Parts: sequence; C-alpha cells; structure tokens
Amino acid sequence: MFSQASKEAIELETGTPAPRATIDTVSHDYKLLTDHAEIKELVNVLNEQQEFCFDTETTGVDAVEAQVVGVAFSYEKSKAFYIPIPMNKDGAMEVMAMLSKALENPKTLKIGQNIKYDILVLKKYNIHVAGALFDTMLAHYLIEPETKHGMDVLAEQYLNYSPVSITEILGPKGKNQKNMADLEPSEIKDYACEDADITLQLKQKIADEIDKEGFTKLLNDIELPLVNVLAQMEFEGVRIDEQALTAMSKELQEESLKAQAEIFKIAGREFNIASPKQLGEVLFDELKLVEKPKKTKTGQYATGEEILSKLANQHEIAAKILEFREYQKLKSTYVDALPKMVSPGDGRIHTDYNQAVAATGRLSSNNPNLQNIPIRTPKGREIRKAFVPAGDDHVLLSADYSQIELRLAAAFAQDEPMIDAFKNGRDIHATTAAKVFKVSLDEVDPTMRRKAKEVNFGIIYGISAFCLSQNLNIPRGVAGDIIKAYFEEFPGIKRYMDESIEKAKEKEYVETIMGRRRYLRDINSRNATMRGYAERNAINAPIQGSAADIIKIAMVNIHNWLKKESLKSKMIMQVHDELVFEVPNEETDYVKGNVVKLMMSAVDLEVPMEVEAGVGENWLKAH
DNA sequence: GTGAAGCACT
DNA sequence: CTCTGGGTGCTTCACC
Repeated sequence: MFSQASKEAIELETGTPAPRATIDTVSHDYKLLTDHAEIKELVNVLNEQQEFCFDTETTGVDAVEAQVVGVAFSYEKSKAFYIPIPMNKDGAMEVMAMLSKALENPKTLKIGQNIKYDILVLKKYNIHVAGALFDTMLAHYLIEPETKHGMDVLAEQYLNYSPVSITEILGPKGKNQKNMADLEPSEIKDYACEDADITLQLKQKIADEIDKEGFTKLLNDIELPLVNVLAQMEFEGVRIDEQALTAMSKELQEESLKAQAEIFKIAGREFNIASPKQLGEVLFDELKLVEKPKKTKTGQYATGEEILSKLANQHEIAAKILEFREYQKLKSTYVDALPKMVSPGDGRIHTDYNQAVAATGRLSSNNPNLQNIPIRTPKGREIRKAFVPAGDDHVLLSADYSQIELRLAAAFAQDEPMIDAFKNGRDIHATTAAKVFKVSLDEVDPTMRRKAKEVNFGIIYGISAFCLSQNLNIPRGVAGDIIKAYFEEFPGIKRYMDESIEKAKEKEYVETIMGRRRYLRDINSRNATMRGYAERNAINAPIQGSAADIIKIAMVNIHNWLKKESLKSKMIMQVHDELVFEVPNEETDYVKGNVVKLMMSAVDLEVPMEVEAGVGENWLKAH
C-alpha cells in the first residue's frame, strides 16, 4: 500500500510509471541463523572479506536506552544473514561475544546506514566496533546536504528499489505500534536482511559518486572518523545536578505566578498568556497599546520579543509578559525537561548528535538539545550550573574558538587590516569601531564597540542596512553609512563578498575549506527574495561550514590523542565552536594545554586561531 | 498529527 | 517600492 502511493506520486510528477523492484520481485537469499556453529562460520567468512555491512534491529530509536533484538550482515549482493539476540542477558552476551569477533576486527571495513547508532547500541554489550567505516547516510549528506538521507529514499534513487517499510512489520506509527521485541525472529528476518543487503548495494554506488565529486578526503578523514568520536561522547553523556534544577523549577514557578498576577491585573481579566492569539487580542484590541499593531502572515497580531521589547519601556504589561515568557521557557524547555532525560542506567544525560541535517556541515543536537542551553540572561545561565562533572575528583573543561568565523572571513578575504588586528591580538570589535567611527582606539566607547560588534556579526551573515538598523535600533540611513565606512576600512572583505557571490552564480554552489559543498540553485533566480537568500548563503555557508570543518578536525585529533595517551579525560559536548570535557583533577593542566594546542592547530591559516579555555566545578564556571 | 509562533543557542 | 541575517531543536497553541 505504501509503495503503491509513492508510485502514484512519481507517476503524477513524471508522467511515466516507475516500475520499482521490491523484495517480492527480486531474487534474494536471506537466512535466519540461530545455530552457534553456523554463526561462528559466518563470522569466519566475514573476517575473510575486505568489507561487510551490518545493521542492528533494536527496541527503540534512543540508542542509549535501546536493546538489541538482532543483527543482520551482508557481504554479497542479494545475500544476507539475520542473527537474533536472545532476550536473556547471558544468552545475549554469548551471541554478542561471537559477533564481536567480526565487528571488532580492525582489518575489515564496516558499512552501515547511520552507523553511529549501531556502534553506540553495541557499546552497551561491550562490543567496540573497530576498523574503517562507511556510512551511506553520511556519504549522501556530502553529496546532497539539503535532502533526506534515509535508506528508503536512497534505495529508490540509486537502486530503483523500494524496501520493506517498517510499518509493514510494526504497524502504523502511534502508541499501538509494535516493538521489535514483540516479533518473532522469523518475522524480522526479511526486513533486517534487506536493510543490510540494500545498504551494501548503496555503498558501491554512493562511494563511486563520492570519488567522482571529490569528497573522498572529507568523508574519510573527517566525517567517518568523527562517527566514533560522537558515539563515544554520546555514550559518556553528562551528569546533571537534579536537585539544583528542582530548586530552580520551584523558583521559576513562583516568579511566573507573580508576573502572571500582575499581567492579569493590568489586563483587567484572566487569559492564557502563552496563547499568542489571546495575548494579541488583549494587548491590541482591548488595551490598544499601539495604533497600528503589526500582524503576522496568518493575520494574527504579532507579539514576538522584538515587538514587546519596544513597548516594554512605556507599558509595564509588555515588560511583564517578556518576564513571564522567559520564566516559562526556561522552566518547560530546560529546568523541568532535563531531569526527565536522565538515563536510569548511569544517571547521566545522553544527547544524540545529528551529523547529517545542517546544510552547512554543522552538527545538531537533540533529545535533549545540548547546543541551546541558555547563557545570555542571568536566570538562564544559572541552568549551566546544573551541568556538573562525575564527582569531586573531576572538573569540567570548556574550550572555545574565539571569533572563529570572523577570523575565517579575514583569512579567506585576505583582508590585511583585519588580519593585522587578529595577528596582533587586538580587540577586534574595538578595532573595528575605531576604524568605522574614525576615532583612536582609546576613544572607543562601549556603544561604539557594541555597534561594531553587531556589524562584524552581520558581515558573516551577509548583512543589509535594514537588518543592521533593526539590530541597533538606529535609522536605516545611519546603518547604511556604517556599512559603507566598514567596507572602506576593510576593502578585502567587500571584495571577498562580491567574489563569493560571483563564483556562486557561475557554479551554483559554494564550498568550505575542506571542500564541503552547498548548492545554491536559487542564486540566479529572478525572484529577488530567493536570490537574496542564496546570496547571503554564498557568504555565510563557506564561513560557517569551514568553522564546522575545523572543529570536527580538532575533535578527531583530540579524541585520538586522548586515546593514544591513555588519558581518562572524556570529550562530552560540542556546541559549534566549543568543546566540553570531563577531566580527572590530576589531568587538568595537561589536557587543557593540549586541547588548546590541538584546536589551534587543526588548520593552518594566515590568521591565528585563538582558543579560550577554562576549568570549573560546573559548566558555567568552566566558561 | 501538523503547522505556526515564539525563543533558546551559535 | 519591497524585502530584509546564517544554522538548528523544543514547547505550546490551534486546528484538522
């Protein structure tokens, strides 16, 4: 039924039928293996291969919590084996011990689809997957970073094959969906074997394309080695001080109620403050705070932070709503949510880093997202105090690249004034302010520095005068003058931005320092909005993406160094330009020094990469 | 279940 | 005259 629907969709789009092979139309040899002698024989054969594909079937999508139900292997097209893992602990460990002889063989290449998941789930069974890796999802991410990379779509695209849908064996998604553990091995066999078989077939096709497009080094030297680093980080997790969060929750609840009471008093009635619709009606229909309220594209009154901030000075209710929103956000998204994510197994929080979603090459983090823990406001940053090391005998070490994106812009642009500022270790925002406002460095006041900082950020994003004026709350003309002065002082930056767009228009893609590509197919569009978006990306993607490349290189190098030196320190978090480690007290100075060194030396550019590192009894203090 | 609004980070 | 900063993930509301 599922495949029928998608076939129709294809026919509608292309006007021609797309005959797609399935498990029922293609000959295959999928075997269920339970006999220990047969399993050992398979392991021997796998160890004779140069490469093989494997795929775990588990009880859930959360690798740290999931149990392995079975493992499928394939080393030859259309041929695969499914080995069920007994549900009892001893039986499971016995079979796993046999499989480990193949999975831990450093000489064979292991192929998988999202192989970090399998590596991670196997770590709980004390299996440490060794040898080189190939991941069809990651490989395809380099080829087409902005599309989907699921096995099903890859199979359709590369093999004209429609794999068995998971819903065919587990039932429709929802709370009634079955679990792999509810099924007999015989019911899982075809699905699991097909996954391994198809992934193996995909590898051949996608690896060819990787070579053809020139992504071999990026894949083999960065993305694939990073898989093991991320698996390790996710496995370690981070400890959370639950008591501290419980106390914060109580406080935020009280503060929220106070703000709510004042809002109701001013409004003259009770309503749901969290409902943008109701809030808009109260503020603009009833209280008539402004003459012509802005509307959102759906016709509602806009009540976002930007709008309310401008009203907050004259109208107490706007200030209170912002306060209320802040408390609610902190409470629901972090303070109350994080303790629920603590793993019962080890009392720690294990995020899932996604290596194949961000179009620029950055990582993303979810369940929970550890890359957006508050820091800006005093109440928000308190949450970072709840991120703590394993015990008194450990500390957290945080090391972050200082202004990495602006340094990259300066280096790529070969802009001498800016390179000079960085080479001499000057305060880049103050230096910019002095140049743009034509004063000496010691005449730069905090307002000028703040404005210059905003411009520097804007540059990286492909700024417009309108946007800068919004951010600085100044007239558009003045913002335009500042930008003009900026480009006069940093002519290399201006030239680089223009050349980036020109090159993008010609090639319809841009690339990072390591050759990661982002396609900008709208760059020659006649639609000004779409073209503008692509033009900003032509400037931002190489900068943001190169920063991502660089920290990934540093992560791989640091991981290898920690291993080589048999240190107990663990890398546990990455937040785009920052790495966090859990470090035994006695390793603090040594690890800190070398982490900084390895981060600085990840690439060699004309602009030095500065790294700031700190140590503390929690994440906030380490900053 | 899905999309919009809003907001947390870099 | 119009539009208007890159990249994410999570929560809540509102509607289907």
